[in-house]
Amino acid sequence: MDNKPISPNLEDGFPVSASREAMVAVLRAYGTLQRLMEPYFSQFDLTPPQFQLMCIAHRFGQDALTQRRLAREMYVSFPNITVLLKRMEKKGLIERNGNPRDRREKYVRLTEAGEKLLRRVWQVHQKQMDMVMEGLSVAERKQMTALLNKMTAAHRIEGE
Amino acid sequence: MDNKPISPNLEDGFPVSASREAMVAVLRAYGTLQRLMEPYFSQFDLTPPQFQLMCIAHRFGQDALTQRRLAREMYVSFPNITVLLKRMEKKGLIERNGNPRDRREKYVRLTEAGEKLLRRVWQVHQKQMDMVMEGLSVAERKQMTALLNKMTAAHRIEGE
DNA sequence: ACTCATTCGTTAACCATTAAACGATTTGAC
DNA sequence: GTCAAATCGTTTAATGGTTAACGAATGAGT
Repeated sequence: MDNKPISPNLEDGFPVSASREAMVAVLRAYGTLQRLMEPYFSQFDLTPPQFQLMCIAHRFGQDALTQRRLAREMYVSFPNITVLLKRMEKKGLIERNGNPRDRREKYVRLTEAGEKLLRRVWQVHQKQMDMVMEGLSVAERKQMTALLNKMTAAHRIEGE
Repeated sequence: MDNKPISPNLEDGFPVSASREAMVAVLRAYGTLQRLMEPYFSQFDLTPPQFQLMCIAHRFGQDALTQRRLAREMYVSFPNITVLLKRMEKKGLIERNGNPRDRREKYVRLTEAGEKLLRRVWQVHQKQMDMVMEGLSVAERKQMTALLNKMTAAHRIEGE
């Protein structure tokens, strides 16, 4: 990426509606987030999904966290988890222990190194997220959150 | 993806702020969009980026559209365009013609088949986008668009 | 005219993602 | 008890994305 982006142009002869503008806005916001977060995470030799995975593993702590469950928590397909974990295991951030009572399952846990790195990231993570959202007041952030979640909720699949 | 997602849990012991909730909301909204649009586009043997590329090529029409320019329009890296175009050329949707006055450049244009497919998609595309946004009223869609764009604008790079 | 920096497109290597097929294990119907 | 179905993790092939390095063509300074 070695050049400047250009504002998205909707004047292509196809109809412009509130739905279309909203959709384009979501896509652009996501792209902006990605562009801001990736260099930030790479400073810790992490990627956004790897960080997300570590947060979830941290939340489960010593509780049983199968790879299946992890995939559902991350809204991600099951095969994806395999390669993600493989890389993170190689880096020593997580460990997989087989469940002796059901030898199909493997439990995922943060290693001590993983916990340590996660704490280190969180020391500056709040500041980074505030920077990403700096264009909006706190009230506006909450308003945007509510609208996005309302949009998402309409397509929610049952089962929490 | 063969199981149900679970609502994202922010109770992981790390601070929850308006910024963090907003960021998670954007990520979830994007994921929802992806999940809704991919099967829709695959019905036309297209992917979201391929459709986006076709819309841009359509907008340029017979005007000069280099691969460089296309990458900037799509907010995407230059090498990415190469492989994207290669696949679409194989499908006969676009064509690349060398510029005889500057033999480094190649101009991208929709083929007749590409134009035809694009018109076919657009016949139902508006309805699809309205479905994605059905959880929000028109006023709410506009409000969300404005907030997202305000957030994005704070990180805008100069040069349009 | 020559050289050297710049620009354009490509290739290679990597990461993240998906669907589909597969092997191993557990479970349940009979 | 046995065998078929469901479940868990993995592998493979495809797509889309990145950065880094490269070759070819252009252009500008001297």
